[in-house]
Amino acid sequence: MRSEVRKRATRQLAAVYEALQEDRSHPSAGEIYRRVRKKLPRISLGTVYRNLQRLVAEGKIRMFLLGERVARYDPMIEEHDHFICQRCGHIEDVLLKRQRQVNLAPLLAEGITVTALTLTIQGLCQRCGQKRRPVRKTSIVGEMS
Amino acid sequence: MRSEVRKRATRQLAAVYEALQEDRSHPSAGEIYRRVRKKLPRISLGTVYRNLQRLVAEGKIRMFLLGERVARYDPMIEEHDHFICQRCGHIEDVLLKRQRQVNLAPLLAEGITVTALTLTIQGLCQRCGQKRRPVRKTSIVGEMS
DNA sequence: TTGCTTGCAAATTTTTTGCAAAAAC
DNA sequence: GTTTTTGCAAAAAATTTGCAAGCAA
Repeated sequence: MRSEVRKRATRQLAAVYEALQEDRSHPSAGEIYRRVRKKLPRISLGTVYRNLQRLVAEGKIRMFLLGERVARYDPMIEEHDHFICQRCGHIEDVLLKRQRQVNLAPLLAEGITVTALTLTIQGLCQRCGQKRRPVRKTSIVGEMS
Repeated sequence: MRSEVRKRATRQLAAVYEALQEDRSHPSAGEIYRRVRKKLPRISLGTVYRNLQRLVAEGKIRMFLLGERVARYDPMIEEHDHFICQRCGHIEDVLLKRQRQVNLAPLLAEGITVTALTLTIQGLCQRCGQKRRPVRKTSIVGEMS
């Protein structure tokens, strides 16, 4: 059982990490690949995937899945949630953390260890909402889900 | 301007829907396929996918993605959230509805229409919490808090 | 009859993996 | 020098799609 695997710092790993630091648009692996290739034209997509996995495992970046089948990545900035427009697919960071109050007592009582909470908000962004019907601004607050 | 498309009731659609009503284990499309095939041996996987999409679009079932890249489905029972164990992948329904209060005012002020909120809780189930080495190669969670 | 839906298979899309060569340490 | 990481290509895994034939209305 090898417990000490020495990780090595490579320029590919650094490039993937840096690309994400500069990009708050929740890129997918393919988008990161395209971006990194500008600096390292010979990097392969497989390497991008391997480095993304490693960074996630090391807790340096965040991976999440929404309604699509592609994984998206975030730099490890402050904790935040995601809004996704179900019409145009636009994803936006949402900062509701301080307003969020979740009582985890029932889970903890079951012996569950909680490491992360992710709130995903689905709906229509302003632009898409106007193409349909008038936006109801009342009555949704605080009651859903 | 295309007139209304008349949806037809088929036994394949019904079988997919019914399979999900009897199954609270968050099955994937492949699992539903295997299950439905016991009743309709000639149903194809493509048909299962098409009917699942239709049911989601009609709001009759729910689709969600967690740490894997396979989509999972739920019957449209009462609103609930999901806990996923990052070690063994076990998914469990969580009912925290009444205890939760989310202030959506900031979003509504932006003109966003909210249609659904989904809370995903990641961590370790009781059994896995007592062990050590992670089993899953990739998890959505890094080292948060 | 009309035209939505199915079965089948092939095609897509996204991610993973095997392996020899290159790079880190 | 030894061990990890890379690039490349092929393989997997999951989902989607084209089309002729099959059914529901």
